[in-house]
Amino acid sequence: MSDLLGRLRGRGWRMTSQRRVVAEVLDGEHVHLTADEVHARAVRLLPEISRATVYNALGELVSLGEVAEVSTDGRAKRYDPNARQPHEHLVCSGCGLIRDVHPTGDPLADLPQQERFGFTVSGAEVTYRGLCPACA
Amino acid sequence: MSDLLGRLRGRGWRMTSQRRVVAEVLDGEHVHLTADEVHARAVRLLPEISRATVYNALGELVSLGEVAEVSTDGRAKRYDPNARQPHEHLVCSGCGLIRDVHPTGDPLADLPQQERFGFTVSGAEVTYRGLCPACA
DNA sequence: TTAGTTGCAAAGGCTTTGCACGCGC
DNA sequence: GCGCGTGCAAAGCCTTTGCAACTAA
Repeated sequence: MSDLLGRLRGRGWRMTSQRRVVAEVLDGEHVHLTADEVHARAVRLLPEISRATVYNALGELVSLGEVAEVSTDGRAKRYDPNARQPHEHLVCSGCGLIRDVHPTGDPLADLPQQERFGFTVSGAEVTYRGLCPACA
Repeated sequence: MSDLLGRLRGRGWRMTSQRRVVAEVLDGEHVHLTADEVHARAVRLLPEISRATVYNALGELVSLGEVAEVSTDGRAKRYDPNARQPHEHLVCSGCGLIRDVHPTGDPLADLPQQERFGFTVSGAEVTYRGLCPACA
């Protein structure tokens, strides 16, 4: 719980029952859900909500910087409600599960044991994002 | 050029004209092609090659560890023929272009000017990969 | 009021699959 | 010759889009 709704209202985000439900589903989640999982949970709170609306709302939360999109090699995108504080990801190559980790020190050094959550870590990768000269 | 074909033959990979052409397209490429781009270039060398076969070959090269799959947030996957030597990626948020970079020092510190290739870098992310307890 | 949001269903991009034919070893 | 690889077309998954009806401010 981090008062995502409060921040959204404060920023003048037009509030509808659908958007509120999507925000409620994300806020307080510790795992990283796919759009379809967000929809499934939203349906429990608001049975009529459509998938398209969930995609719309997620896209906007990402634009607003409140939620981060995490790509996981071919699988469906996952949404990280913890976009405001820096952290890294531990991704399961088997099922796509993602956990947040907060290593200190060199990110490419071995992940500390207590940060592995039982994972067998096979590697780390760093990606820099930005705009290339043609797109800037 | 790094004699990808030689390594593949050495590892007993069953060689067909289609597989040879896919390997030839990747070997010597400095950019990171999508499956469709690989197919387009392969067609120039072997007009009858099908998309499915290109996908098959790419999947195997990835399993063999000779090529790395690079995910780029929603877009088509790209294939990195430079899987054998460690390096990081600089991804354009606009067009998906990927460049290899070889920063020294802390990966999360700013990327050195001479490693930016004109990109406007907006951030860096680290992902650890492995198997979760349930999948191990 | 009125611009922005929703739901539906259809279309779209990328990738995988099923199956008969063909080819490397 | 055997078994794996290939091509085709169809299906699949995830996501976006077009448009009429609706609703927050």
